[in-house]
Amino acid sequence: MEKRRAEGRGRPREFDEERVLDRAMTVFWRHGFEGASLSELQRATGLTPPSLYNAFGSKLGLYEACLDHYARGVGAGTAKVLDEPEASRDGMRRLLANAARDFTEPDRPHGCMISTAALAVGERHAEVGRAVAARRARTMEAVAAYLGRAKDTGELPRGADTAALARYFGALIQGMSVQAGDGADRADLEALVGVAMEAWPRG
Amino acid sequence: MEKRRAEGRGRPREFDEERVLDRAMTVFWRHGFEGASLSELQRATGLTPPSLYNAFGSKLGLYEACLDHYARGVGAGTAKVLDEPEASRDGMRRLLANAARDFTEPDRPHGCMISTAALAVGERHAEVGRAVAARRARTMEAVAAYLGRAKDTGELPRGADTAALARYFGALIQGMSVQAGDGADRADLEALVGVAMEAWPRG
DNA sequence: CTCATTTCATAGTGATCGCTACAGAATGAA
DNA sequence: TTCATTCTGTAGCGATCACTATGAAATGAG
Repeated sequence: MEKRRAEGRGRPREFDEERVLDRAMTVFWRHGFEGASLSELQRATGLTPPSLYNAFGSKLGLYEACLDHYARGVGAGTAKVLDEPEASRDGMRRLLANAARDFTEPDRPHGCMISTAALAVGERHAEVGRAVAARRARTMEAVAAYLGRAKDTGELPRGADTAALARYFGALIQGMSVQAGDGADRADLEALVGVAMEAWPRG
Repeated sequence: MEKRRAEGRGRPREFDEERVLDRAMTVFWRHGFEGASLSELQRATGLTPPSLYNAFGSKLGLYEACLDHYARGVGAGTAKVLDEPEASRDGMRRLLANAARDFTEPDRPHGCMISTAALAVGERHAEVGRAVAARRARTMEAVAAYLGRAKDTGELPRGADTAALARYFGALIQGMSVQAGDGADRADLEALVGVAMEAWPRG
């Protein structure tokens, strides 16, 4: 899919791709795919349209590059916890507590860029909705796998419904993203997490 | 705010306002404010632009009329439960079970039209985001009041943090809306609710 | 009847949308 | 040097956006 470009040939780029992704990501994060106009992305990145299109192909291409950039950066903490071989109730609590912190960080948009993105888009942008939904599905699979490991080690009782639990924690994170966008602060979300963890099945 | 029109004078309307609101609501529900174009709203309602603008003033005016229409129709069950004077754990379970059903009803968009609407909109539509956020805030206040009554009658222990619980249940409903939009069916959401209710504080 | 009022359909408006043609500038290869 | 390649900025493409000017049609008031 990606344009293959010969090594070092031709005029070199004058912009730092990471910096551009950072700026564009923030615009998409705050305003969504449809709400972010090319002219605003131009202003934020400092790039002219031909540079943007040469580098990323289309608005959707830039958006997906930003989603990857987000997953590698902001979302790295979540992936790290979910990849831990030792799954536990405490690990899940840490996952949620991290979300409470990350979703309310100052000087950047509140909430999650993926959890609550593109939930309703125009017909001509259906592909955008599918792209982020697929990413949410992957995360929920990781949560389910994590909970499966927790069952293996006895952190969850034998009869625990890990699919239902995964959906529960997935929904919680998505709801926390909405709450953060609506003004909840870190303490609010941490209190919410305190309530939520009480649903963890007892032996 | 609303245009005052003399009783019965002038040429009578040729459309049924409720029917128009129903069609327009479905379009906004599925595609969001920005994703719903006027031309699509025209097609769905059968109205020409001047009729739409004469009746509702603007795209935002139509959107807000649709939000009210949604609250009066689909959302009436939620309001009914929250208005019950007798607040209980079982009532809250019914509220969530209703959401599990309503969010996955066939032949209409999945999820909630308000819970997860306009979370990220363009700068020029900031007012839209504020409008739906205000509605979410009102619902969460109603949940908090409900939980307060539950505390009064002993359904919740004296020390229960009703603000945190309200945020918890609010976030849950919003997360359920995301899950429904991403393909969860009624049984999936009911299983989720089963997990979630375990967080209800024990005496 | 005449007149004011309101709604109707036709046919657009200017603005912005995402995107691109073009030509010049800057590099490596031969 | 000469050429192919890649990136740059200028300028503008067609399409769609939300919205409206205009005037005819349909009513009630007087």
